[in-house]
Amino acid sequence: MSAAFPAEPQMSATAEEEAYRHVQRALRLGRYKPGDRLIPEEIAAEIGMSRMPVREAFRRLASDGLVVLRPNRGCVVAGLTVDELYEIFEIRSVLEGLAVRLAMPRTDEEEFEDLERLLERMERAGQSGSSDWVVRHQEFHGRICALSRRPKLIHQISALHVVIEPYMRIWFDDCDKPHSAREEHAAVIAALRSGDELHAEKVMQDHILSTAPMLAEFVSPSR
Amino acid sequence: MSAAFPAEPQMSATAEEEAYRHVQRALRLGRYKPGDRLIPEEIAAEIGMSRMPVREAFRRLASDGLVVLRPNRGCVVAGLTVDELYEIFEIRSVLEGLAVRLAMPRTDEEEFEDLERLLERMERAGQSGSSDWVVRHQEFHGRICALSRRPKLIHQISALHVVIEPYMRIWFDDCDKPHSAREEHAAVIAALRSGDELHAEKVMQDHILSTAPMLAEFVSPSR
DNA sequence: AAAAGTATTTTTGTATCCACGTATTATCAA
DNA sequence: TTGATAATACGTGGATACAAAAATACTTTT
Repeated sequence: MSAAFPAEPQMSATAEEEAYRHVQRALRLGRYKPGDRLIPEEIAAEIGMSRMPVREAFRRLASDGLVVLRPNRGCVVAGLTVDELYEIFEIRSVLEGLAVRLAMPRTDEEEFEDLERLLERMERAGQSGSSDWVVRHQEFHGRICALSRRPKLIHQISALHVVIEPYMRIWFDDCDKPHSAREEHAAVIAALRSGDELHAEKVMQDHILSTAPMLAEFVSPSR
Repeated sequence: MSAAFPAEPQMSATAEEEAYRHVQRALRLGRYKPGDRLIPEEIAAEIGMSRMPVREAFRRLASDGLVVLRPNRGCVVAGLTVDELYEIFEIRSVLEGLAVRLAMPRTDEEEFEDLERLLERMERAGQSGSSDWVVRHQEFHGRICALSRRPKLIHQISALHVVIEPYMRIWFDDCDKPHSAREEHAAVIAALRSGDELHAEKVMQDHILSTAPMLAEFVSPSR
């Protein structure tokens, strides 16, 4: 459904799980802005539960880097500085580089065509101006990661995508460069097709690092 | 003090923080074995607090991959399969590879000597049979990571070291190969000295990947 | 002995209460 | 008017008691 990365099995809803998903979704969609305070009672009331599971969810969200939890000062939405954004893209580059490298032996012609279909859907979403583009884009990267068959790797990359999703959304809204993106992603598929693992790794790394500066333009250098 | 990685500022002790550190430390030292159940009330009694902060700490520990939290079935200590161990070393290899690459421009002769002193202390600890060796080893890797000046990268690598620490300990206890390790780490310093970023990255990757199979021998193929 | 139903224990979540730290506002002096 | 200080309101962190749901253990019956 909403998750581009199929990392979490997402069955059986404990209250804490529900709170975690609820707030994470709101954060991904940019409903809360960096610096906003999250009051446990308010959120608990929104979903109809008590404060405790919400506070437990806060711990996980803090662990994910989505919020900051300061003693006696509550829970505030985390914002990324330009430096932090670059850092995340550096980490993504090596992690997703590893993912393609590991994905290659497991990838056949059928998969290539699947990826190309995903790319088309991504471009269509981009042309229609739908912010679905961000979800499709995540789906593309998520698909390749999934091919690596490395659960922990997939999980880590997924977590990073969640953190940058709000910034991807404002980036997409303010500027539409979906077709330059299209070329880059097509290059990734081509590299995968080439059968050269190290080359594919390099292409993925370059692709990810090249998008960082564009995204950084839309993040204010303050805070 | 105990943390080889200087990631967490570790001031101001909220109850949850205390519980988190307490259990994490116990897990790192291998006081609990994989599969052991952690009962919130027992741990709460140990440190003299109520169950609530302990449960919150569990969420973070689960997020770190140290415990598994299954709905209605409580908290059990996570164990690593051989596959998972290999996966963590794959991730470490690219992450710490990135770290050395980024560390290089910031590293001067003084640092090289610091690292060599660390290496000596590591070897001395290894020869005396002290399991301090594991801590020193973490310190060595942690120092290089710190030189990268990337907080999130340092944090992620640190988290992985915490997960594998219990296995490093049993590995060290059962077999003493501290001097083959010495050579490898000296090679890392030499690569750093060379000034060739990509070469240093590769050396670090190879070093980490080479230790995985040795460690894996000491992990029983069952969970 | 196997199956079904019952009881007990454990986990999970709720509700309520209090102490303490933080932030805001109000008051007062320069 | 401005700046410093005191009073106050608020939210967080934590404790405790309680209720409900699920899992496990234990009967009892056939």
